[in-house]
Amino acid sequence: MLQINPASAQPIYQQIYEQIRADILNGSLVEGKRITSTRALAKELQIGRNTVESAYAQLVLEGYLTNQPSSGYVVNSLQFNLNQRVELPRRQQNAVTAPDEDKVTIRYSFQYGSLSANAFPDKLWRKYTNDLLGSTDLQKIQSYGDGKGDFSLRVQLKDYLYHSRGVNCEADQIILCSGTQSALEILIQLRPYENKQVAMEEPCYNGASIVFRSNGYEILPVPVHHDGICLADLTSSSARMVHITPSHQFPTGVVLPIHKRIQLLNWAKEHDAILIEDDYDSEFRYHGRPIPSLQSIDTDGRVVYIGTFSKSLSPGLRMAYIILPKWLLPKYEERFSGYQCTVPLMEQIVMARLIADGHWEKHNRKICLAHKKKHDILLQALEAYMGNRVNIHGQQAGLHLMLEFLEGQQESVLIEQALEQQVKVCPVSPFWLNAQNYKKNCVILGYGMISENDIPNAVKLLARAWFD
Amino acid sequence: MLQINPASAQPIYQQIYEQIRADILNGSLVEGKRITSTRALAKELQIGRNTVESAYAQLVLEGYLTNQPSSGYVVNSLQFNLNQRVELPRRQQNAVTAPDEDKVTIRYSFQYGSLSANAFPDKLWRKYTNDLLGSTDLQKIQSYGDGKGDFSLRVQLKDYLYHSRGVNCEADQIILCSGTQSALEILIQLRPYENKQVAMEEPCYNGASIVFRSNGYEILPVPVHHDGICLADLTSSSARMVHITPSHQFPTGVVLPIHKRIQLLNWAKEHDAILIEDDYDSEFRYHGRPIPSLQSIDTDGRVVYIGTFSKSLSPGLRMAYIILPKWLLPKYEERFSGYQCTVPLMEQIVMARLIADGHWEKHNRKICLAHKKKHDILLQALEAYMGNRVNIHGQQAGLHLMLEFLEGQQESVLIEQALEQQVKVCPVSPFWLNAQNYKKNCVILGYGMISENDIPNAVKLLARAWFD
DNA sequence: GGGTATTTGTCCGTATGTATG
DNA sequence: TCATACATACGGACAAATACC
Repeated sequence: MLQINPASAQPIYQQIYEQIRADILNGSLVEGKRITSTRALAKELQIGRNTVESAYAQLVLEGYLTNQPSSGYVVNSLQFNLNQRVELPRRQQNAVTAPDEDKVTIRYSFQYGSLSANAFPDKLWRKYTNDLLGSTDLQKIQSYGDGKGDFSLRVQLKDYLYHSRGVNCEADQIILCSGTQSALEILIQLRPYENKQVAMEEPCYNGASIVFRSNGYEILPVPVHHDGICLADLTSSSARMVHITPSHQFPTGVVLPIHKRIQLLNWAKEHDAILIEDDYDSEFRYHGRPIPSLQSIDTDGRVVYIGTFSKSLSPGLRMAYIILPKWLLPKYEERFSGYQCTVPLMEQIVMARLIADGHWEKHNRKICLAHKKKHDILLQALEAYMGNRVNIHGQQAGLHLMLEFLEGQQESVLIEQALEQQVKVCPVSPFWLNAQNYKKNCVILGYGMISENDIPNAVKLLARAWFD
Repeated sequence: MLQINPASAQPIYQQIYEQIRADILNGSLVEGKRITSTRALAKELQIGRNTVESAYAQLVLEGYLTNQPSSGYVVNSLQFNLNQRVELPRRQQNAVTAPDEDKVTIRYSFQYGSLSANAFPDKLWRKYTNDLLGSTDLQKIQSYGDGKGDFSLRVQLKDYLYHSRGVNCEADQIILCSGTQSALEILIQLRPYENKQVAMEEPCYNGASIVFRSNGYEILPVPVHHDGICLADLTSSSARMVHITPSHQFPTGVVLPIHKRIQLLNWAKEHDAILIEDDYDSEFRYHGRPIPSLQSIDTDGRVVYIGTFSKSLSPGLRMAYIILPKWLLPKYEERFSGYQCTVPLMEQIVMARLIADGHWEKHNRKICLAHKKKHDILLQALEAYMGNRVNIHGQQAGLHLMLEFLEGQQESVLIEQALEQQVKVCPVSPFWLNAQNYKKNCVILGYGMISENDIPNAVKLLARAWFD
């Protein structure tokens, strides 16, 4: 930041000269960067334009700057070459690159959580954004909105969730937030119970467990069996809060059967407990009708429902929601009244209109179909190339499969071997709360990012990597 | 008796699924009962066996049936008679309307915090959004990015803040977040000190005080004099954390002079205290030279700097940043590693490019000029119509003025009288930590939303409302 | 794509204070 | 004391490049 002192004995233009020169020498002003125009700087510093000009002139004279009439002063290369014609870049090309990551080249990526670019409805999003920006509704985004999120979006969500997931709630109970982690943060901040304990599935999504752990919670791992979370272990624990993924357990893919859901709700009712239902990938079911959510069969307000737009739109969107039972609303008001919603209003309104116009459901169907195709192809390829060497978990839903290696191969080795064939697969270790519970003989194949056509080749490479 | 309709739009297996499910739920099929075999039912209904099988599979998946190879499907125990309907009802058409607000019609609004629609660079934003959505960079937003925010944006911000506010930091110290409230939440979560006390200016921005109060902090009010926060009162308090708005105190508009800044930093150094510098409207200065930020003259890492894009872009954008001193970074990692950034990646990238191409500074200059015009007109009108009846505070910067009524008129009456003339002005009461410190003889006129041309008429109406 | 408004460096003249002779 | 030269600072007019519509 340039600072001048008009009272100083040193002339103003020299003060400017020295500061800019120093910034160039220490690298704050990099080569090619356009510096503030004489007029703008003069106004900012409340001095005459020519004062700035003489400072700049001196810098040009000494080779620190290059001047181009009507288009500004630009920082020169320091090891300047006199006979080289100084071409001006139309726009300053700032080298904006992330810190070096010694990346291995990857041909096929089974990264979980990422999506392929064509999964995003870019045309639609563009259209709706453009419409909003061009219309008089632009005014809507120019003020602070409702703390829980745009009302129209919450109404749309309520309707959508009611008929797609059976979720029963008022718009009032829905709070928009920037991702499922934020959703959990909100819930934790409400401090529903004195004791800081939470039961979680073992294994479970680490993005969720991190939030509880970072908030000083003791996490009680409850094993996941072939039919979901072990109720006996759960009920014998002292937890009064459980985080579960009933529709499609992460990462095993198990679906919680209806009788266990009911038992779970009964237990919650008797113990005044809270069931946190994380319905993170409810949009993706490839067989049969969706199973009604826990929330939809809860009659006692024991369920906190969490959903997200990340999985079928974009992980970068940062839009999710939490639905609180009514008895928690006063606690919410107490803790968060006066807080502004963290989701950009523009995106909320765009989203509300997409849903209202039916595009959301249409998009979901389309994207679900596309992923089902990938799912089927992947499954077929896996069966063909490694059918008798692995168990495949988590079929019929979601965006990933989990492979269990019958011969006990170790995860770290498997990942390494895959990388040697330039294929990325994901470890399961991060999802285990207690490392000892895991035999380390599984990997995850996320198929959100990879293209349909690449799958057979990728699986072939994997088979070569692991079984040759 | 099962009945199917092959002509129906609904798949046959779903029809079967639903009827059996309904029979189980309403008790027609009791626990333990063996149901018709797939072969038998297929023959009965004149359909393929696989169709029946997929219906049964779905029922097994959801726990209604148990399948035992070579011995048939058996109805499961539900432990519970669901006499409630679990059926998913059809979508209901909800009218999308906000909850009733008995709104008075308003002709001119001096609402603080809102902006007029033309303050938003819609064309530019649209162009950059479209470019991003159309390009191959779309892939970038399809995965979870850096937890602190997009790296390129943080680099751009670092450079911008260095030369516009003198802020000295690495990109590493910058964390993007969804507004200044989120910024404070992050800081609070780091628990820099054991004692939960914070000193705040009296009066101060309530959006900030709410966050501290909601987190159980004791707030120590420190009076604001004509030259800013009272240092004697501050240093005699037990606080080790202070929230301040040095550039343009909210809401009084006082600028903290340089010697007090240095004293403040010295005090912080001696007491290991943290100064939270909220530079919320640094872009708006209409007179005089910009004063360097506290952060820029801090040599001991005592300053936490908070900035936002809300004031000169859009309040609905939800983009702000907090700059932590280096010694707090380990605490940040400890608390937030594994957390995802809450700001949508798309907007982060758009913003980064806007800054890189110089549009951000240009926009700021333009918007600053536009607001200066409004500021001057408003000031002139106020002088003309009520010059001798009010003191005008907070000139020369920001997006609002504060009027102090010399004859002691009461805020609530003033607001009411203004509303009768269909003009909205804002109270100052919410910004006082302790109501007794406030004589209730002030109102705030925010001029972010009102148009230049409307100002004289609006002021005329106000004069009529208050002094006729 | 072509016309218009804005931004920008450039050049000009001027004012003021100070040192020189 | 006066005239001159010089350094410094300021603002208006102009043309070209750029942005905007």
